[in-house]
Amino acid sequence: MTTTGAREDAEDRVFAALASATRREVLRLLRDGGPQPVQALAEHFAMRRPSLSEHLKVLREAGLVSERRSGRQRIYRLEAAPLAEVQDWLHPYERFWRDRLKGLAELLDRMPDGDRP
Amino acid sequence: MTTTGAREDAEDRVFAALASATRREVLRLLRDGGPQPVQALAEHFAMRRPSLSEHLKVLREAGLVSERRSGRQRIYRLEAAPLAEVQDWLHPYERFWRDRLKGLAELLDRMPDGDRP
DNA sequence: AAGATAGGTAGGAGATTCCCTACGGGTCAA
DNA sequence: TTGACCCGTAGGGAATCTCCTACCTATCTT
Repeated sequence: MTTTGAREDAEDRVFAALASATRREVLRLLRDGGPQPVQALAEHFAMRRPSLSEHLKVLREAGLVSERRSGRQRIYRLEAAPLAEVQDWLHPYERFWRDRLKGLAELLDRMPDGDRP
Repeated sequence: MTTTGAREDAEDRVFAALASATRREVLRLLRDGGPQPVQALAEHFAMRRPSLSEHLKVLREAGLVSERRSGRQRIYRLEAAPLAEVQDWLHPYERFWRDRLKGLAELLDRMPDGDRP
């Protein structure tokens, strides 16, 4: 329907990837520990390695990690660019939580909507 | 297990709520159109109203919207505070996409990991 | 060449998600 | 009070998610 279909698909994959605590933890491990093979990542989870592989696949398809082969290992690295897009998505909401802290919320509330019954 | 269990549950609910394009669109409608009754929101979706009600419930339980009753209507309003927490979550990743733009990525890559085979 | 190691894919079970059609509880108008 | 309207919940079906146990390929070691 929309002309931005491909972009929205990418956005959807990123948000869906972030919806799992396991996958967010993988991103944190790669952020704090640098690029790592699967084995090193797997030590932090109470889950079999094939399951972790599937999580890595979801992260890969969202563009949040990349893979480099090194011998029989595959080194995963954080790719933060899609997170920059999440921040962009967040930006138009920023004034809403800032306004609320300043107590201006009620003023904005009455503008588009009617008064209370 | 962890002492931050309750916090993580909240974080999980927020990310899970954002994982649906429909729910993100609801947030956008409330952001751009101000507080609205369910009926007004429903006009924008090709979905029956009970289904939208369930999406609103997910958003409510994530703290992303609040409900005010006005006669037989329920006015939903955007609550952006959880999105501020998403921004906080995003913050430690920020230097990764900034570094990458400056071409420093390879330098950081070789620091925690070994050289290539 | 044979065995061990790293890690992916296949296929399936159980839980969860997302939509639907009914239906019920309030609220307003006649 | 009766009926129309707003919106939530109940229950169910199809699809998807998330984990598992095999099993496979590729690489390194001996």
